[in-house]
Amino acid sequence: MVESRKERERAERGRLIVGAARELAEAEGWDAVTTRKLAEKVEYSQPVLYSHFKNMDAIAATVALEGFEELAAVLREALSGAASPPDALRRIARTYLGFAAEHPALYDAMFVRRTDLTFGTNETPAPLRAAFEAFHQATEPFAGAEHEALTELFWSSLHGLATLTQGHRLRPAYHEDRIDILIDLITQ
Amino acid sequence: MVESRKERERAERGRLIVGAARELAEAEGWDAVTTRKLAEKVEYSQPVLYSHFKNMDAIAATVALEGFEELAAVLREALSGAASPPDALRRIARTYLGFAAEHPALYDAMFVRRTDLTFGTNETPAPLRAAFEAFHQATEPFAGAEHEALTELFWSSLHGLATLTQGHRLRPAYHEDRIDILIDLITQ
DNA sequence: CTAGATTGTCTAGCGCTGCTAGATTCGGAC
DNA sequence: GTCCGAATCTAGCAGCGCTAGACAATCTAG
Repeated sequence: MVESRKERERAERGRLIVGAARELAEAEGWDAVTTRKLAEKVEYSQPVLYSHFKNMDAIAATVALEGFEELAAVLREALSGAASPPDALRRIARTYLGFAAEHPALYDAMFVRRTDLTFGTNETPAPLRAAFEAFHQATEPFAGAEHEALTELFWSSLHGLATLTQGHRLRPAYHEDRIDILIDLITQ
Repeated sequence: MVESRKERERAERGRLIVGAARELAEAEGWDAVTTRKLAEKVEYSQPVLYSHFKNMDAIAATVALEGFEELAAVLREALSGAASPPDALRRIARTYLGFAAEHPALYDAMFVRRTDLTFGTNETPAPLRAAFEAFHQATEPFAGAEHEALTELFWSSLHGLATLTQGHRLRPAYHEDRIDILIDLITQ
């Protein structure tokens, strides 16, 4: 079964490329992630990248997908340790903002850079739906008829906080207060 | 006074460049705004752009500044026509989201693209402070001690809604609901 | 063990980008 | 009309995403 060995090595190299892209993006931002640097980092020539991915955007999309999986995991964990519905909401908020702050480039790939990943439809990737599901679960005790809309609003608020914080457009001194107020508003 | 005429013509050409950049960005997105297309549009060679602006980012920053002025104006107008504090809040929200939806590229330059414009400090440009002041005023009746934090949270929420909507990451069907819930939460 | 086919990889290059040095043309002063 | 300085252009650099075609390594068949 020579084919399966080749297959494995090929898949391994694919992961190597995605890992290199993520590392480079996290270290120097997505602008610094070029096909030439990436090729050098994995010690192959540029065309090899295109035998694994359609183009540069597809590489970033794969990094994003990896991010969705990790986000879904930490959100699930945050939920599982919650003592009460308000605590769950607070944990989700802190975990989400923590994730965005710790992996700014990854967050960029997931939610800011233009991608062709679809949201809120049937074709939405499973990890992304799983992450949304955590939000959905956390808001449930505080939602009336408009549960879906509240979930999207909660997520949007956190996304706004995450991106504006990342762009140094909010005063760091009020960081905790902003979270507290958001939670208080939803939990009454 | 030949000099003053030259000065005027020069300033006029500067505005021409900024206008062309904005037009092109709004029509085809910022990726399509290149020095060559811009030069062709204003019927001068590329180096002329650099006698007006340090680089491409400076042009986008000037477009953004123009946007802040317009945003501040429409927000002030929204406030002036409000019948009650909750109505003021609702008008601000609708106006802000309307502005973002109508001028997506402009909004991008103002709040999404990396710029060296400073936020929330003394060096923050006046139009930007004016826009924030409208938010500040609208939230005032509903704020306790943490008025500043609530203002930033309200803005962040709208920013999150604006960007995620633009990226087709929220379900259009819930658009109105999301706004209603946000206003209800803040106004109790 | 060799010959031929297939697969994998690389070199080289296209058209684009932001930006700039140096040549050239233009406008006003004498 | 001549000169000079300022305004403007031509031409080019290095780097970008992406790809065609050359080449090398590997597997298969005899």
